[in-house]
Amino acid sequence: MAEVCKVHEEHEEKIAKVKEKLPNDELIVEMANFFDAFGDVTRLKILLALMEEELCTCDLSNITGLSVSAISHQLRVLKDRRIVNYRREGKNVFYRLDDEHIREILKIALKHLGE
Amino acid sequence: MAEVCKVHEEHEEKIAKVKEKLPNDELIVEMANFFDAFGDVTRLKILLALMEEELCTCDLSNITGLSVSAISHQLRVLKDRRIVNYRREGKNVFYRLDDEHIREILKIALKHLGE
DNA sequence: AGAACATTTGCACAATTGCTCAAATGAGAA
DNA sequence: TTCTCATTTGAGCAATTGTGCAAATGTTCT
Repeated sequence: MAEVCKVHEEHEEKIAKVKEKLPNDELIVEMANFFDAFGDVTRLKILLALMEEELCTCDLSNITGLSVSAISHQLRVLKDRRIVNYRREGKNVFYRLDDEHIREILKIALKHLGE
Repeated sequence: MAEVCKVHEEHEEKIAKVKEKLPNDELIVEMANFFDAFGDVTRLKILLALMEEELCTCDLSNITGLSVSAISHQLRVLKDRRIVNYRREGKNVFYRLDDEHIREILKIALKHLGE
């Protein structure tokens, strides 16, 4: 790691205050995993597509132009992180966004980047 | 890549509709980079700390327990992606969240993960 | 039972990422 | 100018990640 810079003494109070308000490490890790799920082009494409409607693995492969396998791998990540939900219907598995927060976050980002 | 599954014919209309509504690739890449910035523990810690107040590189090194260099590398990522802003004051460089969307997104995620 | 098709999973590998270290740059004080 | 301290930058390296391939699993139909 590294040595502490000299301003540390001056900023000591401020630093202590911020440290205290910071969420605990476990929550931060969980939160990073949450965002990380949106931070890959393939997964994001999947999520944007699911904003429109429920879709199966094969549909998503079609839409993204990636192999079914690649999509399935990424769907697993999204499933594990509770960002998408799914239901089986016969041979197909249909995926959808897990809850309204997901849609909300996607919308804010779209607005932020000035769609 | 891969072959198309047989449902394609049945779902053709649906797929075309979703494809049409999807943002263009450039925007999707930009958006993925945006989210990716939040998707790393170090960068997320930086952002959560900056929710409280403006802080310099050295403060952030202190708060996160990481080397000044590591923090600086990550600040560059956040700067490049327009997620933080900065101003120089003497020897120090103070960073702050770039705009209200950033704070809003962090708040929704905190709420979503049930803080 | 078997065949057909959608999906998932494990493995392997290329590409990317985050960190440390050391050197460079910026800025104020002497 | 030189000294000192905060910050940035580039190189190198270990660790992680995303994908395709091939095999396995799940489900329906005959």
